[in-house]
Order: sequence, then structure tokens, then C-alpha cells
Amino acid sequence: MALNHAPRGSRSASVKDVAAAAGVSLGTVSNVLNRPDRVSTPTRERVERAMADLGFVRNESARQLRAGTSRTLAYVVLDAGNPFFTDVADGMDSAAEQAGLSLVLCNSGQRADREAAHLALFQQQRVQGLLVTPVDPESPSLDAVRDRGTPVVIVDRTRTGSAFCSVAVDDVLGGRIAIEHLLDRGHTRIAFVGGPPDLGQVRDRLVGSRAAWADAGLPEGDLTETLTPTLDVEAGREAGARIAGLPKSRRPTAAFCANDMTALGLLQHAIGNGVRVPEDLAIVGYDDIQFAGAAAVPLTSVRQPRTELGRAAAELAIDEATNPAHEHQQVIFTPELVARESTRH
Amino acid sequence: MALNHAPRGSRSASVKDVAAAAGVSLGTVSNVLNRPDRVSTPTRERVERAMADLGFVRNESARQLRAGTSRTLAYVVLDAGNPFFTDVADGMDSAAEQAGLSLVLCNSGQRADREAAHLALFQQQRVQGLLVTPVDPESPSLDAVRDRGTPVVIVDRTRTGSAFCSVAVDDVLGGRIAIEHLLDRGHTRIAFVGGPPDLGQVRDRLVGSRAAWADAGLPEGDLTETLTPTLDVEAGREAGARIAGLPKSRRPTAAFCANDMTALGLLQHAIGNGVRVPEDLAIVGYDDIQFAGAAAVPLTSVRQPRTELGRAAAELAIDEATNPAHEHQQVIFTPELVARESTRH
DNA sequence: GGCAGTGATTGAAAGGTTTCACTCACGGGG
DNA sequence: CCCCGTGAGTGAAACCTTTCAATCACTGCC
Repeated sequence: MALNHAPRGSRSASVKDVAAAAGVSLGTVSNVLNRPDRVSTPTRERVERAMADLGFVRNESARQLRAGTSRTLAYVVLDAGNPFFTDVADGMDSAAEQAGLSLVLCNSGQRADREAAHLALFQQQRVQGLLVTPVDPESPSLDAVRDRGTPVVIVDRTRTGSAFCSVAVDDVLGGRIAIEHLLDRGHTRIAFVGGPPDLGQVRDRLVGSRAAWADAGLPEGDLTETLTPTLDVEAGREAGARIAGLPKSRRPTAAFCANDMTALGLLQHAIGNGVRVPEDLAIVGYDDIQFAGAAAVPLTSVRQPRTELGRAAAELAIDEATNPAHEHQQVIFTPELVARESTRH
Repeated sequence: MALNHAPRGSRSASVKDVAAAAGVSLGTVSNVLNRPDRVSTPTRERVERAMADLGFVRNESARQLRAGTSRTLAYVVLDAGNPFFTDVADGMDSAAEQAGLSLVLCNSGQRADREAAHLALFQQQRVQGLLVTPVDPESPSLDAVRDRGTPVVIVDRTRTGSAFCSVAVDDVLGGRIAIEHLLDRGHTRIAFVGGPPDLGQVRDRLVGSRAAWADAGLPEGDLTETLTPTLDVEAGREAGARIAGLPKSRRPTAAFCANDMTALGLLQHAIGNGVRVPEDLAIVGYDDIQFAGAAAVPLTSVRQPRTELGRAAAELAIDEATNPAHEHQQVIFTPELVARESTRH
């Protein structure tokens, strides 16, 4: 039994060392690694044993340099703290696993500079495909990466034109079904809560809301907008205070929040101030994060098919990387309403 | 202006191409990349221009193969869906950034096979350091990686012996301060909620709870244990039902949950069944995830210094990778109680 | 007994970068 | 005027693996 501990500083064993130890040529060791069926059983076992004894670890850089192909897919996440993206990544992970690839993640934390740094790194690493939920989907830096030969798929965002594959959810429809659900429940004064209004997601959800409202023939002014600077819990709390401050005659009986975080904040404000949910105020959220169902009053929410989103994105990237006949596609998924206590009346 | 779009299939530009285009030697291009100060300004500009024109992207595999050193740190996360780990990763990220490294993540999703696959990949990629929150901290596969020369730091877990650097939080102390807080509030019948009991974290928190209880000289039987099979929301709900079913004389007036998810489930059950929090039942959680403060009744929770945990882990890995005099350390952080409504009486 | 076919193994080239010892030209000091 | 030091740039070797054409040793068949 030879030593299998690589002391600090000592160069780790290479195929050459393994070949020498096993008394075979270098090519044979490579065959054991890549086409074990071409090697006779006794030699293979001898080589495998030598590898174990020497603590051989294949050098991926050298492999990739020579073979020209990497075995990883990378996802630059917009905000790793948002459970939504975690589920998206899960979907990617399973698609990658199926294709024999590994998925690695980096978090941009909404900072364009970090996003750029991560994109550059992965590009240099020659990953098979680059999945990204960009800070700004129109950013020319995405074009730069694609132009230099790395397949890029835009996730949960869309981009004008069709120079990229992208995967997203129909947020206009999402806004529509949220409002239609509340109309079904008999509400005729509804607040849309969210912002900033120039955020693509918020804008689309609002557009869908207005369309549903118009279709129902209700007075335009009764769909009010409570704009928030962000989409977090604090914003929801604060919106709750503003709504509660309205005179009863003009106060909405239901609120549609542009995401679940905001809805949770609104719910917290309500419960803390004796506003009954759903009796006094019905609430619909968006995203259906895990905590929506776990809230004090389980939240009705618009669910996006997160896992499928990720899976589709990864599959597109793999196709773009391997299929010469690949054509860019913009996949749009359909959201779905999950009804829970917060609108059960 | 030359073309800077690499058509599919065309080999991308190499240093050699850049050198030719700029009319300099290969070594000079490398100098521009790695030691720009050794190159005269005019030549440097000529080379940079050639790079831009050709859309040159440095091949990281080749760089790493030759230079022998990688520029990345990797973290194999136990459960990317748990916001706790996200914050840990944030801390690592900032330490990495400071050291000029990139942090990449992989999710094991609690599956030992995936963990092993990720470890193997990163090992082959010769990452500078490998951070891991393992499914099983005692697993010999961790030793194998370390023995083959990659620095390994165990995160949020501890391991017997001191063959590894590790970073964790004192969960015994965490359990103690949770119970002490409830004792301060005058509770004398308390339920410990969590499980499975062989999970290291759960065990330690329970040990600390019992110690605090014993120190207070209270009757042993009045610290009851409501064991759950997991630490999720569902488990908390179900524990809530069990507690509510107890005769009033034996029913605890407070619960300490082994994590926030379970506490949220318990809270949800309480609110849904007319149990007032904290009047009828005070609740203390653990982890202080973002949603603890956002709950209907904001949760008192034991906070772990998550970001610092990650930062320390990354720093240890970097030290082990670069400092020949490195010695393994087991860093233990101190948790801290964050008091909120759920125990305010 | 020779030959074709087959399966196992070999050896050298190639892949893109960094490194380092070296050359070259130039200016200043003795 | 010569020599030396200096700054700029060069060229070949090295890093480790994969690939592929070529070699070798057999087996079974005519």
C-alpha cells in the first residue's frame, strides 16, 4: 500500500505517474479514464489501483484544454436570497444532471459590476452555457458574451428582439388572473400594491390587472395603485398603513401585491392592527414562495412554474451549445393561481 | 474596425492570434495580460486594441494549467433553499472578492451522492479552497479530498478531531439563551420543539436548554420535548396541534423551536386556532431568518452570525491555501437572542 | 501454415497560456 | 570612446491531458 496522502507542496500525481506506476503507457491511462471498455480487465484494474495508491485526481483544466469541451453550466443569479431563484436553480440542476453536466451558481446580488465579473469568469472558463437573470436584460454586455461564442439564455426576463433564448412567465396574464380571482370573490374596490412601476415585472402585472378590470366593466378609479419603492416586507407594511388610513368609503376590500414579500408585509400590518384577513381585507400575492403557504393566514398567490422555468432554460442552453441547427426561442410559461385562506370568504 | 463576432464553430482567438495581429511576440501579449507595467504604453495599447478587435477571451483552462493556480473558491451548500445558507454564502463572497477570488456555489440538496459529485468536480478543477456544509461531517470522503491536497473547511458543522478547519456556532449556548429568555419572561412550563433528535444541531440546542433548565432549579418534567421528524413548517403545525391537545394544567406556556421554519408552523397553527401569541403561547425560534421578523407576530429568535460565519470560513480556506504555516482552527461563534413580539408579554 | 481480422496498447502531437533566461538597443558615466 | 545598466521585447519550454494513427500479438479460418 503506497502512500495516498499528498503532502502540502508536493505536485499531485499526473497520468504520467500513474502510467509509470502501473507499467503502461500514458495513452492507456487516458483510455481507462475515458473509454474503459477499450482496455482489458487486468490492465484496467492495475491502472485503477495505481490511481488509488497515488491519489490521482484528473486535472480538469488540462482535460478541458485538450478536449475543448467543458462539463459545466453556469447560472448567474440575480438574488440568491430570494427563494424563487433557488427553485429555478433546482430545475436547472436536474436538467444539467440529466445531460451529465454540473451546474454552478454565482450571485450577482443585483449589482451590475458583480454580474459582469461573473460573466467574464465563466466565459473564460468556457462553460457550455451561461444562464443569467440579468440586472438589466438590455445590457450590451450580454451581447458581448454571446458574440464571443458562449450560449447565453436569459432567465425570468425578456429582451426585445430575438437574439437570445429566453425563458419567462407571462406576467400580464398573471396580473389578470389575480384580479379575476378577486372579482370572482365579489370585490369591487381593489388596490394594486407594488413598485417601482418601471420594473418590468411590476409593469406587466399592473397591465394585466387593468385589462381584467376593464373587461369587467368596472369604474376605472376603483382599481387603485399603492406604489412602493421596492418589493420587500417593509414596503408591504408601509402600504398597509396607507391603505388603513383611507376613509372607509374609499378603502379597498382586497389587495393584489406584486410579490409575496410585499403581501407578507401587508398581512403582518393587518394582523397587527386588528384588520381581519380575508374578511376586512383579502390579499393576493405573487410568486407563491414557500412562506406564502406558511403565513399566519395562508396567502393566495400567483404561482410561476419555477422548476420548469429553470429546466427549460438549461435545456435551451444545452441545445444551443450542442445542436448546430439550434434556433433561439423565447419560451413563455403560464402562471397559475393558488387559492388559500387569504381570499377565502 | 475588424469583426468581433465569433461565428459558431470558429475557433476563438488565442494569444497567438492577438500577437500576430498586433505584430508582437506571444510573450508580450501575456505580459499585457499579467504585468502591464512591463510593457511600453504604445505597444500595450496596440495589443489591447487587437484583443478587442478579435474578441479575445483568455482561456482560463490554459492559464490555470500553466500557472498552476486557480482563482476560485467553491462552496457546496447543503440546502440552497434555506435562506440561512444564502447569508453564509454572502459572507464568503465578500471575503473572496477581497482576496481577488470568485466564489462559485453548488447545491447538494442534502443528497450525499450529489455532494460527492460536486466535491469531485471542484477537486478536479483545482479550486483554491473547498467550503462545505456536509450531509455527514464525519464522512471519510472529506478526508479523501483534503488528503489529495485541496483545503477543505467545514461550515456550520463540527467534526471530531482537528484534521479540518471548521466554523460553527455554539448551539449549546444558543439553546441555553433561548430558555433563559423564556425563564426571564416568567415561564415555568416550556416545550422544546424539534427533531430528529440525532441531528447534531437539534441535540446541542436541547442540551443547552436542559442545562439552563437545571441551573434554574425547575422540576425536570416541566421542560417537555415535542419531537418532530423534520425541521419544516409542516412539523411545526403538527407540533402545534399536539401541544394544543394537552390538558390545560400540563400545557406549556411557551415553546422553543429548534429552527424558525418550525416556529413559523407553530405560529400558524396558533393563529389559525385562536391561540394568542404571546399571551397564551410564547414562541422562540432559531436562526432568525428574514421571515422571522416578517411573521404575523414577529418571532423572537436566536440569531447566528451568518455573514461572519461565511466570511471566517472563506478566510480560513484562503489561509490554508496560501499560508505555508497554516494551522487548522475550529472557530466557534456566539449566537445572540433577538427579542420580538412573540415573547413580549 | 499463412492470412485476414480483431482487440489491446503505444507514442507523439496538439491544445493555449505562462514563465524565464535571453537578446537588443539605447543612454549615461567614466 | 567604451562599457555597463536598464527597460522592452522575444522564443522556447513546460503544464497535463486527449486523440489518433500506427503497431503488436493473437485467434480462427481456409
